Amino acid sequence: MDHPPFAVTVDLVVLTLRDELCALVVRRGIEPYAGEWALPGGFVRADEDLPDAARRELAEETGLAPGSVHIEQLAGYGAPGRDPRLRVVTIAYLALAPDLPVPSAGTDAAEARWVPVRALAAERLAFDHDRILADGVERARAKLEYSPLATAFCAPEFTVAELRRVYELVWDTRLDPRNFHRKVTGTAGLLAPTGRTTTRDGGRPAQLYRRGEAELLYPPMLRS
Amino acid sequence: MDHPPFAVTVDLVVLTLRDELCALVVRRGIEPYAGEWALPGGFVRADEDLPDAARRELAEETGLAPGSVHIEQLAGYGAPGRDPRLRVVTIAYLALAPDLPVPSAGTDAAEARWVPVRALAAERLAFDHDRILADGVERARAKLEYSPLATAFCAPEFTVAELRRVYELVWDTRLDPRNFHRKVTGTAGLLAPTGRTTTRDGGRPAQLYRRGEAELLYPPMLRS
DNA sequence: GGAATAGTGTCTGTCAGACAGTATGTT
DNA sequence: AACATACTGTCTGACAGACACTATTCC
Repeated sequence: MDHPPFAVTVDLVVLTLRDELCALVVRRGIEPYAGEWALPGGFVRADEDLPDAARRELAEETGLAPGSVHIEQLAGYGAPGRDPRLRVVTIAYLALAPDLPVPSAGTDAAEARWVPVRALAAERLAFDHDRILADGVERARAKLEYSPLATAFCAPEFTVAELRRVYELVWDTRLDPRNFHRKVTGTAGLLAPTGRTTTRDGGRPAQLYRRGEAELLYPPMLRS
Repeated sequence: MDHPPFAVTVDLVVLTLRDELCALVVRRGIEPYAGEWALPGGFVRADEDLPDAARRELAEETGLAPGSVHIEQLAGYGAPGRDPRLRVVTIAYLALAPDLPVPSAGTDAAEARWVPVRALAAERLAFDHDRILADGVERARAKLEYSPLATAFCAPEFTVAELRRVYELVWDTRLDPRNFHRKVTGTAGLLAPTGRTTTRDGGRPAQLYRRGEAELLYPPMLRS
């Protein structure tokens, strides 16, 4: 049996926190689906590994330095007919970033904007990107529970309140500030104290932390 | 920019419990890596969706009816040079099955065997299949905590002790039978009683259960 | 009866949820 | 001073880990 030819792309679910959880979408400049909204992404080059392609596309579409952004593979999608031109398999990546500037349009994207994921059901994206976006949001929500992923939405140095705001916005819930404080400061390896404080949230100065070395949260955060 | 041609394969991490946690490997019958051990898998056909290709390959390599096997996507792998012939992206799938008969060799596999994952470090698999296998085992171990995945290793009807044995073998740990019993019977939606009993494990007859409708375990099982 | 496994009850320590109270900034 | 936010302490209920005890089968 021979092997049919495929094209391979990477697509990006880029999430950030503005006043709520938002995802980056771009208006397509070329066919197919020209003029419609889609996830950023593009073809993998002949000599390029998949994570490299994802980071390259991210840089092209957002102008973001790769170092400051958490990026991880989400899943592969390859239904026949998902691209009308030819057989395309896409590897979707999930990227999480602190509040970003208004996105700059990339080369093959005429326009870009942040769409609140709350309005996700009302969005119609090109290809099967609705599904990919939904999978990415669900992944992010789930991983907040058992990993330090929430710190990826924060600046390098952050307060406990800022971290709590991440959980509240991503989960669309309210958490008790005092119990949250006790929990995260008591979880070994989650937070690394800097010794500095800030009053940028108002009120009494808060400790500034960096993310610790823990990769897994035991016990996990509870969505309540 | 144009899109370079790729081949797309699916590869399978098939896990089962024999006396310990085992993975299916096949001896390759064709180049490259002819004669070496690899994960079962093959090219995705021109008109085939990825999950269909995975189920087809699983049936071809194990002769298993697709209904009785849990299968889920693991990840995509596409480093340049991972196949010396041409640029290949593979979508790996994780399949979990109850104790299977000795595998029957498929069409393009000269031989097949179960390898205990405990001996994983000593195994040299073709391509990047060591890495894929390790990722699959880690996924299975992690998902036992917060999903009813352990039931996928059991026959359709099983006892609490059989379910406990799954956890003990996959996690390579010992669990207290009494606390385990209290925990799983108290988790809503995990077990559906059949009303029947069995003495196949010896001793007092045990209730037989089917898996319940729960997709997520709250609270999760703890690896202790 | 003895051995083996199934299942229940009880105690104890830990931790999450609730919330009172104190500390330290800004205005 | 009033206010806002940071942080600590305390109570309570739920649950995990430990393990004694009872139940029901096979030999």
